[in-house]
Amino acid sequence: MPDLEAKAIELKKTLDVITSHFQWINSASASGELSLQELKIVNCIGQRESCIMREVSEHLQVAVSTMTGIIDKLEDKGLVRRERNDEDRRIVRVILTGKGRKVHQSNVENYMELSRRMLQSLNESEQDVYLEITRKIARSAAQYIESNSGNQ
Amino acid sequence: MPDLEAKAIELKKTLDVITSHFQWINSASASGELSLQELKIVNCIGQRESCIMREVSEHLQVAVSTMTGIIDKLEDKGLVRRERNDEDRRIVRVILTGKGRKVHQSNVENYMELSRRMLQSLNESEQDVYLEITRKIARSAAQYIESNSGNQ
DNA sequence: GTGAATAGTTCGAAAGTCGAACCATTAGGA
DNA sequence: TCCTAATGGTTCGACTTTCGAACTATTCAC
Repeated sequence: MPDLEAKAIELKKTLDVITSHFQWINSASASGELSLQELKIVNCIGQRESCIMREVSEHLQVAVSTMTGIIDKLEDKGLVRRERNDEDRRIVRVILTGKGRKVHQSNVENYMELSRRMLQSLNESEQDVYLEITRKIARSAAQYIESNSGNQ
Repeated sequence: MPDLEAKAIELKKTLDVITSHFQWINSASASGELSLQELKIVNCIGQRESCIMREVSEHLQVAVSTMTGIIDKLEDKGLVRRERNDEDRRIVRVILTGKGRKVHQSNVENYMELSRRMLQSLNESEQDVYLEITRKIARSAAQYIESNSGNQ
């Protein structure tokens, strides 16, 4: 398989193009009252209904102490609220407020529009094949990272 | 096409997984003497052999005045050097040094390893189909962003 | 119970970012 | 040919973001 190398290069490049478009969506959604980082946090929480601080900080690859400050600000802006867990009173759950959900939803809608456009450039069977293969690829990427994240 | 919506959701999610792995590669490569931003700059220059300041700043979506500082630091670390253009003496080209090229190469190699792994989870015809479709999708995403970037 | 581990917060220092003012150079007319 | 406008970078000061270390509160484990 001599051209695996060439394919790998192209794959990386093309995925770069796609993700840069998703990033563009993010910066467009964030423009105005939210910073990009704040938007990412709203998304992270929105995807999971609620999050504990450590989860958000891991997802964003940021120190927990940094999170405290950002969540403070998001609380001031009325997008999230903190809630102490009653079972384990060390834990703080961060939850989107109505306003926060609205911001998240509108960002998701922007994403969705892009995703739809991308899929619409394919016929139905191509869509299915593409999703199936993408799933496979994501799995094998996860395995690779998993097996390497020990000796970072 | 009632389930285009469901497919779009899955597509977005799966692409997220993949890109988060690529991001992980970046932070792993940067760990130590380089910040993530600095690594991105090295990559940006490495991809093009050389860059003028404005190009890098546009690519990283950062003010040119910010670039000056980062490039200063990269110069101190011996990864890049500045070179005035003789034709147009306003222009500064930023070029990777040998050390800078090494850093870039090692990062590229990390990317490639992940790309290869992902492709290896597919048989040869799947690889070709996947690349073909990904290309299509990237094109249509570019069109969509293009047509929307005016009224941001 | 006591000591270790875990979840968050606070605090000060360091790094990163921006816009405005600036210098140097080039381009484009009267 | 000047004179002005535009372009490419840098410098500077203010502001924001980020981090790690020290700390509090709570839970776990023996």
